[in-house]
Amino acid sequence: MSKKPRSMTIGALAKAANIGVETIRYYQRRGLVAEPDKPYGSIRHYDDQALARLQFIRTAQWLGFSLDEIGGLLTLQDGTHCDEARVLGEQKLASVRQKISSLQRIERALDGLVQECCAQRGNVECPLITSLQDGLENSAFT
Amino acid sequence: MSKKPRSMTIGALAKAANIGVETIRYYQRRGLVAEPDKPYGSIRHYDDQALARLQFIRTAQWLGFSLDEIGGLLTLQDGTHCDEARVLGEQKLASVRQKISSLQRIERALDGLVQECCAQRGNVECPLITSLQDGLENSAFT
DNA sequence: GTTACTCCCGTAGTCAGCTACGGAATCAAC
DNA sequence: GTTGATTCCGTAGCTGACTACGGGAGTAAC
Repeated sequence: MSKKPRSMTIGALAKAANIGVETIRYYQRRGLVAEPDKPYGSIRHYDDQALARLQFIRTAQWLGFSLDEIGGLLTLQDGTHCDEARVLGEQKLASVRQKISSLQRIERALDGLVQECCAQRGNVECPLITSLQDGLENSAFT
Repeated sequence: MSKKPRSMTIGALAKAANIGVETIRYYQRRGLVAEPDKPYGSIRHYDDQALARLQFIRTAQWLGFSLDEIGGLLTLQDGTHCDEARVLGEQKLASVRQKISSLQRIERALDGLVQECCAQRGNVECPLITSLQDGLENSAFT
């Protein structure tokens, strides 16, 4: 089930992904999404996989990955380059785990802030910054 | 204990935070870090709090927050604006929790990739994209 | 078969976030 | 008290990620 490979024009794809057409073309130029063959004097058509890719890109961007890094993640999942994939994958995994734990610190700090905010004002030393100033020394991530 | 408010020049601060001097000045212009008073015909000096702020900014940036958003987080922690702070804080909290869960999906996917990578090649449908294509519809976050 | 939209493709402009430059003032070492 | 590095401040340039423009070709609706 769930096999309904509908075919879209780039405009429909853009609407579905809530992205501008120009942005999709830009991603194609960057090699992040494939440009399907043009049916000989006609127009290109895209499927749900392309849509999924776009959504992945947007989310990954929102999570702080650059387009280059996202490209790395995508070639990872493309199956080829097996040997490098494992190494790169492990690096990314470490980076992702760091991000998670940093975000969890922020989460706790924000939660504390929201709870106590108005309760005890004048408390100048806030947990937000404190939660991230040490133990991170954000090392070189790829 | 841990009260050693050492005083640094902007150069020392930059080195301590592993940031360029120009970048710090840029953050000052943006209002993200304060510009301490200049001791009358002399040079500005910075303390550990400034350093903490810079580290917070860098980490938050790495986590995908824009400088504007970071400014929002920082005014949150500054204690004033209590009423708006709670609302803004709750919004940020929701956004942070979304990020955490998205990253956890990526983490699981990457972990799977690294485990199985070479084991079963030819498996075209990879978990990475699949893990993020649905259930996110990344709504309007501030 | 004409009108109105959409696609294609290349090039140019925009915005955020730095990064570099230049010239005067300040400081640190000798 | 001179030399060499830093600070200060304004302004200009750069990179990543879009976003807009323009003109010709394809397509859909009437």
